[in-house]
Amino acid sequence: MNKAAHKELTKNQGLVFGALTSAEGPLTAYAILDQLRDDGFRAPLQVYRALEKLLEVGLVHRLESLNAFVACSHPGCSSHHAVAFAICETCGHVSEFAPNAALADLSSWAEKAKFRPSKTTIELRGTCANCSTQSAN
Amino acid sequence: MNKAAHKELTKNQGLVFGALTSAEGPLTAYAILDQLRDDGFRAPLQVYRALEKLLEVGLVHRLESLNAFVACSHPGCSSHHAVAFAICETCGHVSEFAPNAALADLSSWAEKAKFRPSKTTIELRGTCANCSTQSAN
DNA sequence: TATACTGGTGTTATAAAGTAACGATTGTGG
DNA sequence: CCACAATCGTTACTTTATAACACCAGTATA
Repeated sequence: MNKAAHKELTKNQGLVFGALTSAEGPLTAYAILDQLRDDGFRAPLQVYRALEKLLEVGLVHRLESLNAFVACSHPGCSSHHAVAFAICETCGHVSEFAPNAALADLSSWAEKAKFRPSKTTIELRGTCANCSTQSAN
Repeated sequence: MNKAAHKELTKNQGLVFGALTSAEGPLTAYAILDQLRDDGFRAPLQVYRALEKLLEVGLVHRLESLNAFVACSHPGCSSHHAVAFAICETCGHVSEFAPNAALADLSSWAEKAKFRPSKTTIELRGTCANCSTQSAN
């Protein structure tokens, strides 16, 4: 009965999610594939299919400007489908944050334009605090 | 002397820009290539190299979530490097707009985080006004 | 003139990212 | 048992992007 709605991951989905959570930064689908060869992964589709599900339930985000994927950084991530990312082009570090005012502004634009958004992508490319001080050194 | 800093496009750059401006919506690099075969284009690099320059001077934008390119919709486009796009997933139409409050919010986040952004990507995927009324019909 | 430097070009080959199509397997509900 | 849906494994393929190499035109400098 009581089917655990969006919780149970299949073996492949669990492996992919594990690879992403234990990674320092974002991973491409092919990087994930390489990491999971020992677990029986052979073809990109195995990764893409797992990712598709993980994206759907919100456990994973796709970084469009990188063609890569990261695990959602929210603890009990259950509803966050609108987030933003700051991607350091020097060290590769990615920060996830919720830009509420920005989202509100975009919503208000959308309302005026009668545009119904289904997905919002916000990505900042640049240099993180750490790398900035390094180079200012 | 007085070299026209960012104005003169080479033949290839002009052809690519022309293809994009006369297109209804965004084009992929390979779609551009196909359109320009009659003009002597043979290889993707010819397109990508032109695009690289056009992106650099701001005449063209890249839609990350589409892996495609659009001509900038500003008239005298000389300084606009931060814009947003609303992409209709039904008809493919793309609206470019300047979400100033959103950008301000993102800037303020960046300042707090000491993140120095070099490029900002904001893309809304969804359904445009036109397509919404069609389906509501 | 010669030399060198810069930026654009043309071409071949290759890498990286993503999908189509087929069939086998597993679990759930009638 | 059967039907259905979701997942899985595999092969082959498409789409997107880049590396490497050579050539040419313009321009500056000696």
